[in-house]
Amino acid sequence: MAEHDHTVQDSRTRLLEAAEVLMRERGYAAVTSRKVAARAGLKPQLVHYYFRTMDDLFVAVYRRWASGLMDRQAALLDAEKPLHEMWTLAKEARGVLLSEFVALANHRKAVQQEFIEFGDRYRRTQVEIVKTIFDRKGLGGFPWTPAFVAALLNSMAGGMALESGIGISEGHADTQAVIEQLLEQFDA
Amino acid sequence: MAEHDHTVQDSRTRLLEAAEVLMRERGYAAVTSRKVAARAGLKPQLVHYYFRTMDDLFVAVYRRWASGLMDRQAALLDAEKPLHEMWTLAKEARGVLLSEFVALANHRKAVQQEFIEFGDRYRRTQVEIVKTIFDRKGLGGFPWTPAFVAALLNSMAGGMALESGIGISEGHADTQAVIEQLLEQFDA
DNA sequence: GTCTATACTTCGATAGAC
DNA sequence: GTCTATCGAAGTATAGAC
Repeated sequence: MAEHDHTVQDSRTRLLEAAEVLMRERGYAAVTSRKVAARAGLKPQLVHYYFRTMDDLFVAVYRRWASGLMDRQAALLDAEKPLHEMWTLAKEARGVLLSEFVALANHRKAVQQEFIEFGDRYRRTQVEIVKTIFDRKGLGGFPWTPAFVAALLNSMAGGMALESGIGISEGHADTQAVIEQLLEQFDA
Repeated sequence: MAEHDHTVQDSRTRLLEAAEVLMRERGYAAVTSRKVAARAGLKPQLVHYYFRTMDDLFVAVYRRWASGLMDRQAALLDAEKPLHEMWTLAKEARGVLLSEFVALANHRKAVQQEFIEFGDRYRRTQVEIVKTIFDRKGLGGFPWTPAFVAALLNSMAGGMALESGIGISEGHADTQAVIEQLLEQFDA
């Protein structure tokens, strides 16, 4: 049993999770100190106690999410089919939450800074992973560069996820097939 | 000279433009009746007079933007290099404003409905255009389908535009080169 | 760390005169 | 079509007791 109640998590974590859920379900504009606290079963003032401003809260939510993504990416090289996993991860990463962070980053300096920093680091790591696969499989003579392959996977996954989310599916089956075929060359 | 002052545009148009500018510069959360009116040099009540709710305003702004996009796409077939133009258009379409509409569409039913309807129509038209190019150039034996080519152009343009906006450029030069090479086969 | 209380701002939307 | 006036709700953030 925990000390006071709250069973498993401390208040800070509860607030972070509540904020993320709200962002996903109702958009960043719905992330207010009152709503976050209500969803966490706490008082609104605690939001300011733990994060001071709402910007600080957004940054904390973003870091938490980005950190999980980075961990999953780091585990890619140990998978049986690393690039297939990378493709899957890219599709999963591009959900509603990322859309919200993109919009947020467009207008909030603090979020934008985190966003740029992480995005850059993430992409570099990703290219390194593709390079490693290239070397492993001896694909030095492959016409496409690792940087392009990484960009291709991310962009196509992003495009498909975006469109799927709003109900467009034209060309997706074709895309999935072409990508699969490409990935086979690496992961076979 | 116009009737009262307002020189060129009527109030409705002024409000629409003000809302779009605000959305681009400060995000959809900054689009309030008061701020929109202030930027348009009008009273906040006029926003409700012309659009009743803020949702109606968002839908109107979206329609206006989408309509312009559709017009540009329709003119593509008459261009000297249609697919190059399609690539350029796709990149331009993916700016801050679209990010905001995506986020909005995730959580506002009225916007979502417009978004889906237009997106689907836009994509269908686009695929038709690519098909027409295929036929013109006699590329019936080309390994990729028109649907995939359309999805590829949109996704890659979207990915690059998104990343450029936040300062990531790794792999972009490669991507641009590969796409150019592909487009040459159609537009040559 | 959590509470009560509160100051101050801004929001969407409407009623009714002109 | 535009104005004045206004309601009630919701927002961020802080001060100070416990």
